[in-house]
Amino acid sequence: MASPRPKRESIDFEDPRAQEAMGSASASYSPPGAIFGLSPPDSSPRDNRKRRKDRPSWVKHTFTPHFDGHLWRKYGQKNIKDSAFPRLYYRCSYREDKRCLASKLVQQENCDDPPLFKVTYTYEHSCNTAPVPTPDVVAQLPPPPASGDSSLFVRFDSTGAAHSHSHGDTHRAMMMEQERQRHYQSLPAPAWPSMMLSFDSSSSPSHHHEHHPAFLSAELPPAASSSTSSSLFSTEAGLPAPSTTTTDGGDRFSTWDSLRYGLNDHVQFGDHVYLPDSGNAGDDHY
DNA sequence: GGAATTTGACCGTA
DNA sequence: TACGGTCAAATTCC
Repeated sequence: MASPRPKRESIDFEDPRAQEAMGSASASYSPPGAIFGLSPPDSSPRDNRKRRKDRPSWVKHTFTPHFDGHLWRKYGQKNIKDSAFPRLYYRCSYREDKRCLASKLVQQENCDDPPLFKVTYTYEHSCNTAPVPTPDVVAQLPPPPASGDSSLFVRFDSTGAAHSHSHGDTHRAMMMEQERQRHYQSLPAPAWPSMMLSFDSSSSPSHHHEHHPAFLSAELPPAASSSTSSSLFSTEAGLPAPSTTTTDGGDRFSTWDSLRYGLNDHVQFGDHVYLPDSGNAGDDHY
């Protein structure tokens, strides 16, 4: 059993589509000196891995790290030095199907109830499978802002119940998550005042705003700032691009959870820290 | 049986 | 050289 592993199959990370997907967005918020240009295909899979420093990433804090509207597959878990909690590694389920480079690291940060998680996203989704809401959530992005107005439109169904048609453990995890969230709902909203992102009533037709604390994960990847990227990446705030389709009918787990409970005290793109209520999300600050 | 997760090893980065 | 990210075989789940 101690025989050395065979050399791994090479995964073509240098697919032009992936490069295109990264394209302007990654460059727009790259740290100084970073180059996101993809290197030529390499002989070793590991060589294909971009230097960690150079990889586009952004951070968010949330209580529901598993529900951001995308389908993730866990590929690793690691205990981190000086951390009481293991770090979980996920990548997009469409990684191989659509050469999607998106991945995320989830790390619990405390033992609070609910516990807070730090989620580090790396690369945008190039799979073109934007977060797909269930019929319970209807969300849409307005047309690309012509005058800098980047208001979002989110409408909740009257029930707010999460649609459960996902498969496997995702479904189970979702049910558990819902269980937890029922608990959260009983908590007073001001429990995390600095983490609340309220919809502006003028920009949201949601009459449920007053019934459900308008917790919104402002998980906006840098590309969301691009007016041309709506079809590529609608927004990880759980807002799907209207025209985006999924390979299996889009019956993913509901983004409702992350919309409602994906609390976010800030979103950090590299050195840039975004405050959800500052109204700058979606602007071209990168 | 297929898909997802777990887990230990490998290896790049700092 | 320690740490952290990823791989992939083994295991588990459905």
